[in-house]
Amino acid sequence: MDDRLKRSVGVELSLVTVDLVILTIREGEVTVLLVERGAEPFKGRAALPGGRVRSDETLGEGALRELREETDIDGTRLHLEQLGAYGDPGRDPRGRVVTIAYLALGPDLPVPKGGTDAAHAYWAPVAELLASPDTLAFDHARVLDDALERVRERLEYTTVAAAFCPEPFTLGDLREVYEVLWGRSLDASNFRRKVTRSEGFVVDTGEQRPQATGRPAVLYRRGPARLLSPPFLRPGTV
Amino acid sequence: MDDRLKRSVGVELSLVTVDLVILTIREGEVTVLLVERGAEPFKGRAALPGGRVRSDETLGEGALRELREETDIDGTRLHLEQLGAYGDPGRDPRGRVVTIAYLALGPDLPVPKGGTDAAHAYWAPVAELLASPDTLAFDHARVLDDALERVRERLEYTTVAAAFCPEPFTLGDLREVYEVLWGRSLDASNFRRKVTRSEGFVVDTGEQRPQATGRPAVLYRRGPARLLSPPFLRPGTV
DNA sequence: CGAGTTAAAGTCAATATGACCTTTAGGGGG
DNA sequence: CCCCCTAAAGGTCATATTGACTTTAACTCG
Repeated sequence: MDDRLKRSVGVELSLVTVDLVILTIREGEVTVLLVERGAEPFKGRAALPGGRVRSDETLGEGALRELREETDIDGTRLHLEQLGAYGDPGRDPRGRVVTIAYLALGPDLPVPKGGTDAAHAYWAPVAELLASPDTLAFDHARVLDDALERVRERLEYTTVAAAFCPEPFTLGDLREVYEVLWGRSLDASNFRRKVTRSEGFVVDTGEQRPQATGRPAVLYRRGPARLLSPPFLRPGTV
Repeated sequence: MDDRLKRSVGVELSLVTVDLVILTIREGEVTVLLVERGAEPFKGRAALPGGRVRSDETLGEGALRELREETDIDGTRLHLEQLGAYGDPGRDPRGRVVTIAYLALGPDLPVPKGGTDAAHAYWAPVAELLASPDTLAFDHARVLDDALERVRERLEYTTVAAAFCPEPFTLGDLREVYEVLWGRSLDASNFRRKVTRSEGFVVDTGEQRPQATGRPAVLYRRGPARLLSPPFLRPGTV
């Protein structure tokens, strides 16, 4: 840091971190990647992966670096967006720490392992975490809650649901993303109509995937469209 | 700041500020409240009002405090929401400074004046600022750009447009908010239908306001609804 | 082959939208 | 006082979208 900065502001400095809410869907549940904290405060507790931002990187770069270091995930293939800043005094017992939360969405990823920092990373179902918020360190339960609501909204207005599906995927796979995140079942026929008539949402590969039972499903890839217009509103919001 | 924090993190500390994008509509133009910077860096340049976050306040409280100190505006009656964090290295020549930008929306407010910090605050049309982005200090042109896009989107999905209108207001007043921010004219009749049939968007006061010319307009107040469902999509987005 | 299952496709009424037209209620000028 | 202008308010209609529902297709298993 520039010396002038330190002189000019005295003690009014803060620790700035990035935290990641990495969501995926596993076995019909929304799951988030957590790490077991190896240091105080909250040593041994579950927390969102994250860490200090370095002075020579952007916030987004810091998020990608922490993603790699703490979870051994290559974030370039994930959907990554800034969720917001959390800086309530008292959210960290060490003093003022402002964290910039990032939201990362991806298909069911290999559970990270190995001798790195990522050794203590694991997937946890969000439903249980939100039911007992004190499980998580800091204000991470609130961050997770905000992230979940953000994702649910994103499904309405964007095509980001496809980011949860390994390609190629069926429309049933895609529908499950909506159903799991919105917590309600959707009419398969209307869902199909909506998705296939939204230009650029999905692209037909021409291939099929045999199902365990029933008619084979056509396989799709993600299309170029990122916005969904008109949006696909959650039933019951009205 | 806690001594432990200072020891534990060494020099990896940042200055954290809040900046405010305060938007209103004046004479058919979107305008933003700017201040002339009184100190380096960018001394004398136009900038968004803002300043350091204190260690004993939340980010939102800091935003409200800066609003009061720098512009003498009582923010409790404004719509205030967090826009996002900006922390690119190099955005401040002093070193790493992370700013949390807040978006504030309100009716045409009295131009702040007097002997306070607010003496150098003034309204500026955003169109010109975005046309020559170097007018603004730091990365404030980008923040302003993001804020404007956020507002345009908010108009689609929320009832926040009413926050721009001093109460009571006419549907013509409200329509002007949309027209100015979206940069296009709307069909008055369809607009009326959409707003009046959206439950809780506006409430009829029973009063009327004579127009300069034409039939008097019914006066409304803001209703309790905050979300607009179904949304009011910008024409041409499709 | 027939039952069971899921994908895919079609039907239809209700709702929302965009474009456009008509009526209403004022003001100002002649 | 009457006519014209203006903007608000209200109505019409074709089209698009949605939700609920039915029908057909394609496969597996027994």
